[in-house]
Order: sequence, then C-alpha cells, then structure tokens
Amino acid sequence: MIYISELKEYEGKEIDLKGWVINSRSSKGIEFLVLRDGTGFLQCVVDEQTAGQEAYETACKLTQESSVEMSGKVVKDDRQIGGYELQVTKLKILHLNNDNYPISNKSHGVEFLMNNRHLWLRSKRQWAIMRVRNNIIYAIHNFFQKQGFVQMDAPIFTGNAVEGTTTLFATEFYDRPAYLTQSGQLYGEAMAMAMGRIYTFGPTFRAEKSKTRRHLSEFWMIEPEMAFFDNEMNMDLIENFIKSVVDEVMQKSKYELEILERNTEILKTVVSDRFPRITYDEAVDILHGKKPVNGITSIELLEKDKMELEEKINQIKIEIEERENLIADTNLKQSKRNFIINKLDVLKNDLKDLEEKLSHIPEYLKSAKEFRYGDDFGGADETVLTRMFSLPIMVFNWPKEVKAFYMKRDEKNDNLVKGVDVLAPEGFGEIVGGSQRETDLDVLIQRIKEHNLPMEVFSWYLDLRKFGSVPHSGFGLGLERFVSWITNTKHIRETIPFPRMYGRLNP
RNA sequence: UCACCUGUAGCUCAGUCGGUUAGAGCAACGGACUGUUAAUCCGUGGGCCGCUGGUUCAAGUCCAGCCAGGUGAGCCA
Repeated sequence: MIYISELKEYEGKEIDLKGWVINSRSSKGIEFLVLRDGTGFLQCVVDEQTAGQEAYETACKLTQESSVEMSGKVVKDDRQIGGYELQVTKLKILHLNNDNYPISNKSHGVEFLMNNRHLWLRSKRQWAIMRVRNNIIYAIHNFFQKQGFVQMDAPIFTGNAVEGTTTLFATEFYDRPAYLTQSGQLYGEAMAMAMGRIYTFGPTFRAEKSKTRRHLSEFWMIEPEMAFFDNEMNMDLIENFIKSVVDEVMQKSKYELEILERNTEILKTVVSDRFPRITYDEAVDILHGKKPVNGITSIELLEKDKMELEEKINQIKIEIEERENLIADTNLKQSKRNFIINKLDVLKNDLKDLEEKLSHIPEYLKSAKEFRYGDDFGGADETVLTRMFSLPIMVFNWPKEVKAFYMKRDEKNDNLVKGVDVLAPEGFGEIVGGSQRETDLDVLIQRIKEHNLPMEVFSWYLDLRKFGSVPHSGFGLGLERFVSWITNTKHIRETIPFPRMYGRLNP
C-alpha cells in the first residue's frame, strides 16, 4: 500500500491506495473523486473508457466520507493540490455511508463544528493544524534534547494552589482534597537542581470561567528550568528556542502552512531578525503614545487603522447598495437573483466583521491612553503593543505587584522583578511567561508572607534555597497559543484535538 | 461573575411598519452534461421560527423570564 505523501516516487506507475472520499464531481462518463488518506489529498479520476463500466458505476454510488480501496496510474498534473492525480483502473468500496455526512463542503458555525469535533478533525484545515501541532511538539523536543536538557514529568495531582491566584479544579485524592496542577514549575526547579537543565511537557488545568479565543481549561505547557541561568540568558534561550522551532516547522510543514494560508514571510523574519526587547517602562511609554516605534506612535497607528477600516466599510456599503438596486428589478432571472442575494449575504457578513473591528478601536485607544503605570497589560494593551511590531516582543523588568512571588527582584530597583513575557505579533498575545527565580531564602520567605501563601506547603521548595542555592531561571510556553500563532488560527479551540473549555466537555 | 450580540429547514442565512399558504443557497434524492476544482444547469422532498408566559382581532416579528451559544472584561499561557 502506498500513501498519498509518497506519490512523487511513483510517477507513471500503477499503485494501490486506501482512503476516504471527501468530495465527488461528475460529468457524463467521468467521475472525479477527491481522496484523503491521512497523509494528503488526491484527485482520482474514474473514466468509464479506461476504468471500465463496473468501476465507473461504483464511483457514481460513492457518498462523502465513504471508505475505498483503489488502484490506478499516478499522473503529474500541475492543476491539482499535490501536483498529481490518479487515473483509476480498479475501485472497491470498503464502507458506503448510508447517512448523510454532517459536515459538508460549505460553511458551518462554530457550535455545530465543535459538536462534531470527532468528524471535523477530518477536514482539510483541521488536518493541517494537527499536523503542524505535531511538528511543533517534535521540534520542541528536538531543540531541548539536542542541547542536553532532561525531559521530566511534574505531578498532575497537587495539594495546594501554587500561586494562590487562579482557580483550580478540585478533585479528591484518597479522601483528601486535591487539585489538578496549574504549573509544574516548582517541581521543575527541584529537578533542575538535580539535572542542571530540564523541561516539562504536560497538561495544565485552569478553572477560570473565561470564554475567549485565547483560553482553554485544559492545555499543554512546556516549562524549561535552568540552573546557573540569569534572566538575560533566559531571554536568549527563549529567543533561540522560538527561532529554532519556527524554522523547523517551516521546513517540515510547507504544505500544511500553504493550506492554512499562513503568511510565511513574517515567520521568516522571526527566524532571521532579533526580537525587540523592551522594559516594562518602555512598553508603558509606547502605550501612552510617548515613544514612537519605526517613526509612528501607538495613537497615530490606531488612528490610521481606524481610517483604513472606515474606508473599507464605505466601499462594502456601496457594493451592497449596488446589488440591492440590481435585485429590485423584477424582470431579473430567478437564478441570477439568487446568486446576487448570496453575494449580498457574504458582503453583509464582511461588513459585520469590519464594523466589529472598528468598534474595538476606541477601546484600544482609551485603554492605551489611560493605562496606569504598575498595572498588568490587559488584552487590549497587548493588542496595541504587538500591533507596533511584526516580531514577537519580549517585555522584561516588571513591577513586582503584578508578578508571582518566586520572581527574582532587581538589584537596582526593589520595585521591579526579573520577569519576561513574550507577546506574539499579529494579535496573538502572550505565549511565554518566564523569570529568574528568587534565590535568597529570607527574601523568598518574605515574599510568601506578602502574598499570603501557606508557608508549610513550601517547606520542600525552600529547601532548594537552603542547600546549594544557585541563580536559576525558566519559562512557560503555552503550546496551544503557540500553535495558534504559527498556524494563524484565530481561536485556540482549533489547535487541540478535543478542547476542554468553559461549557465544553463533549465530544 | 459582569457587559454586549445571536437563536428560523440537516447546514449557512434572509424575513421590511405586527397582517394571506414561511424564503434562498448548500447538502440529500432524481435527471442533463466527457476534464471538474466548494463544478454548473433543471426538478423533488424537507419547518415545535430555542422554551415558557404576556400584549393584540392577529406574533417568526413587540415585552418579560428562562435555556443554549458567541464575543469581550476580570484572570492568565
């Protein structure tokens, strides 16, 4: 058996394939079947003349997502997606679907697709996202393993909230209350003191009732932790890591990124250009419009975006009016009229989207202008900041109030901690949060008290500062947010096979 | 938890000022067409207008409550 991904080795040869029919088109005496086999997509032509009457009649019976087995000749054809097509000589049905396949080749709403997630995964776009996800996971392991990091698994059951801020999923552990982990970091620090450099790669749970395109209740996180690393080295590692993964994925997932219509020019600059590194103070100045980037301030850029949007909206409104005048003509042929009405629906949807975008801009402006020094960045602020750059940006030196207790304070300014957030461009927001960790026992005890955290839970963690305490740093990367950005998928729910989010436990 | 938006055929959506028998495209089914790319063209079937109550001579349309979903805020990766 041959897979579609291997076709270029079999040009002109007769091969056997197995797969599912995703679409069929017919003409008299000729049937076009689009086949998928998990490795790719291929148009198969069943011509009554060459394949024979029996195969042709079988082909005519086929319904969407029926499974088949076929033989045929591989022919180069530049018009096709993969560059090849199959001229079928033999065709056998493995399973003919009696019921209609729910997901058609037309548009569907999110709720319907999510209810049919188990079938939706077969669709081309979902297939491509999952393949890229796989290559990202592989590239992540590759990067760390090549450098000698040790992969470790942190426990999923935990006794207490690590940071005390987020809501955890409560469960039960032999009649005792327990929680599902929200981070493996503290355990990662312990392992780093044993192994030098480690990384975790596992599930993380947050019981936040957020319903946004950036949140999941269950997601996968990569958390490296390195002994003898300060925050500078940490930032260097983060940047090299992201560059390396993006580079590898671009090489391995060319076809998938093409299906996803990903602009790879931006990804190329991610690999080649240095990421902007700005302090929290500088980020605030940018938000306030005091500090221009590439000759333009945030306020000016937003005003420009607003004008461009308004122009587009006007254009669409004119188009809608023109078409409405056309269908007012009662002599118009019915089919022509329907066609125009469909086009109108599309235009109205576009208009709705653009108007929604436009309506957010005043919020962005307000949020940016009125941002209070010392606060954490909200979604609107992140959007404004990343809009200023085309590369991921690293924001470092944060006010201690908005960050976790374990972050190392800045020797030069006691109000700041050595944390770093990486914000992905193109509106994708925070993908990495990291920091140098506090190494001083007394300072750490003080911080735990300040954050009102239960001291007894941290006794083993404090041991790490009692015995051979060393400077160390680490970070956490949200896998699904990373996949969202690389694949240019607006909603995080499409980047994991079966998302668990507020209001969604099935399928 | 709060704010805004949505719920009409299997799917995506129209439905004007409350007024006759509820509309289209796609999908399904039947037919035409020998190279289609979400093919096209002709035809057929398909409805608890989210649920409950209210206003009215009359409700898909107006009002209230509930349910479900979407987007954002908070929180975060």
